[in-house]
Amino acid sequence: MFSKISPAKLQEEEESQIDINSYIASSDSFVFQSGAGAGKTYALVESLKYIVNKYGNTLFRHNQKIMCITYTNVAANELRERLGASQLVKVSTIHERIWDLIKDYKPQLVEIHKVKLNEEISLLEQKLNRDDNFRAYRELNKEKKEQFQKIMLDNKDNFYKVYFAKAREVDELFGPILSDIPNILKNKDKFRRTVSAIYKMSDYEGCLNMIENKEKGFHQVIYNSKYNRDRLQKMQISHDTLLEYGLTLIQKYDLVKQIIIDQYPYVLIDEYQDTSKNVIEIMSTLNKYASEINRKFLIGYFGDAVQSIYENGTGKNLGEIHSNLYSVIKTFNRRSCKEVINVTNKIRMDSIIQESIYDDSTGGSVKFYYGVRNNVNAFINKYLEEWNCDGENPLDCFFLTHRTAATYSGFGDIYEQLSKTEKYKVLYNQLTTELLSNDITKLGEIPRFLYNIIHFIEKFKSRNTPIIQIYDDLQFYEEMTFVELQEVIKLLGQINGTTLGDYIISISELYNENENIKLRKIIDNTLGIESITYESIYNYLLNSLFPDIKEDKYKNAEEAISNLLDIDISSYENWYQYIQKDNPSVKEKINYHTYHSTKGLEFNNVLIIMENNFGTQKDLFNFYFKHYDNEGLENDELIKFEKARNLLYVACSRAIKNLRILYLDDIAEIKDNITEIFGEPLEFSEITKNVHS
DNA sequence: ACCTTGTGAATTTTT
DNA sequence: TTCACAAGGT
Repeated sequence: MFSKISPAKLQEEEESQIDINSYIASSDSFVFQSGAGAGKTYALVESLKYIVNKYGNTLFRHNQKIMCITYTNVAANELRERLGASQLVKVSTIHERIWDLIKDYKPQLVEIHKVKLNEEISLLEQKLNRDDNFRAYRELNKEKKEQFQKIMLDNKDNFYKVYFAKAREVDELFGPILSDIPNILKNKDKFRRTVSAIYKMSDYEGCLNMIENKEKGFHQVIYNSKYNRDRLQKMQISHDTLLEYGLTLIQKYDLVKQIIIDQYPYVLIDEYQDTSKNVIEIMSTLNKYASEINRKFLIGYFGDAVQSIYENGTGKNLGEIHSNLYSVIKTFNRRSCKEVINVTNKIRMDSIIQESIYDDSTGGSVKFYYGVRNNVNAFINKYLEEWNCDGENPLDCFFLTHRTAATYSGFGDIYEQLSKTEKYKVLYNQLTTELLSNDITKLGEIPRFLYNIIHFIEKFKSRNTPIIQIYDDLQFYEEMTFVELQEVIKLLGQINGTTLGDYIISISELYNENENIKLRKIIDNTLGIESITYESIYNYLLNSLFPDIKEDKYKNAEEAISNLLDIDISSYENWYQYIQKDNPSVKEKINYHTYHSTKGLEFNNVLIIMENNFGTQKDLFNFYFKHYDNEGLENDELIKFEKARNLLYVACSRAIKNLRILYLDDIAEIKDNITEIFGEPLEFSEITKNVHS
């Protein structure tokens, strides 16, 4: 399999690159589209090399660069590695590049910021005048409104004190203060929203004043990539607003356009379907201006509209925003076997019909099963056995949500317990980022702490870890000689237990009952907290996960922490492996992913566990299968259809050889269309010998 | 009949 | 953060 390529096909493949090169040579902006596994990144790299080889000298003489934009930092690093060191090519994410291009236009950005502040203020005013939440406020006369505003601005501390409190407490605190305006307190939720809106308006107005008075810190706008939200009143903008300001600046000032065009005559954008529409708008504006002033300027988009799986992405709207692009389409597939390609072609159903570049591409298999949730484990086990999976030939299993992936990876209990803590109840969205991010620098405080402990245990418990690697790892914590190392390893070998709590007790005993200074330093550096006893760690967890806890809730909090500590250490190990799965040195026989997180990756053996519902979106895949042949969908229904299709396409096209799907819902209505795509669906049911299960 | 309150359950990813 | 729902109040 995958060994024979006919010269004719190779030549045809080369021709698509020749097409791209000719557009580059004539400075005609283009879009390169191809399905999954076609070698998009390869084409991007080849294009960059072509530009460097052909125009490198000229670019160098004029101090010009090639701009290359990727979707993520990970992709940027990967591309830099593939390209090798190059002075001419600037690879970065779009945010990094845009900020670099606009950050020096300080007064101009402040002007744009003022406009934004005023817009936001009038938006808030509009809401106060229309939205049902603000009716009680709206019905006050002007005098009462001002009185209310003044009272609330004077009582900011009090307001936030009862922000999450029950209705009765809010009444007790604000009832007497607001006795003149009793109606405003009737509905506490609406009261909260009203007051928040008033605070925000006053913050923005304050900011405008500070700018006007040229106060310190108010003469420039800052892009803060660490926050996901704007803090306009502090002159800080976040990701989306950065692109918005960038676009406005470029639209407004011809000089800015000209400087960018002169500095970067070539721009290549990877995964264009996921970048925001504002980015395409920026590029389109630059392109138009370049032709107006007769400058050579080229933009190359690389991507695939059907692989657009994020809502804010450009998706299939590229041509509407950036018109007159030349199009290059590549239909060869270098990844998957014929059986998989047949299926993914039927899912796409557009003009890109893929064909393997290999003459010997048969030998894989695709099957569609339906069954019930209780049989998911049996399904996974069946294929672990059937395909002889091990670390070298792993099984990769996809779930729609992190929560289910966590459950089947064997650490659902950690997810469950953490989601019940006060911290993650308030910041529900934060839990997946802080617990499950593949980028360990993004772990939250407590997940980071847990990670350190598990990382530490994993290193020294695993007898397979070569001593030299342990040595390297320990050097990271504390430098020592080989003799010292042996002593430390011997002591660390004493750590044991079945639950996390056991391990913490074991570690703290070792720490407190031992004179070995090196060992104590290693433990100190690992845990990074003041005092190392079971009680202090317990309190650390309690205070971090239940900040500002009230007395009546103390019992619940203590119980939650105890539950967390009582979880078996193997759960924590499973979690540790889950977030390390992209680390090539970690080889598991089975890996779990969400559909989304597999984008850009490929695996030999793929199992897709498919539920019909996805969050608030009910009836997602059933809807897709039901309307598979239907061309007449419009608006919301079309969006829903494409969402399901794109997700299914991305998931299925990851498979190199073997693909299995287990659909966990009724297929009666959709059987014919499933057969059309995947062949006859098979029922999966396990006959369990154990009567009790 | 309508409104208010409290509660529980749900969410992919990146900058 | 947003929805859905049940319980209780007006």
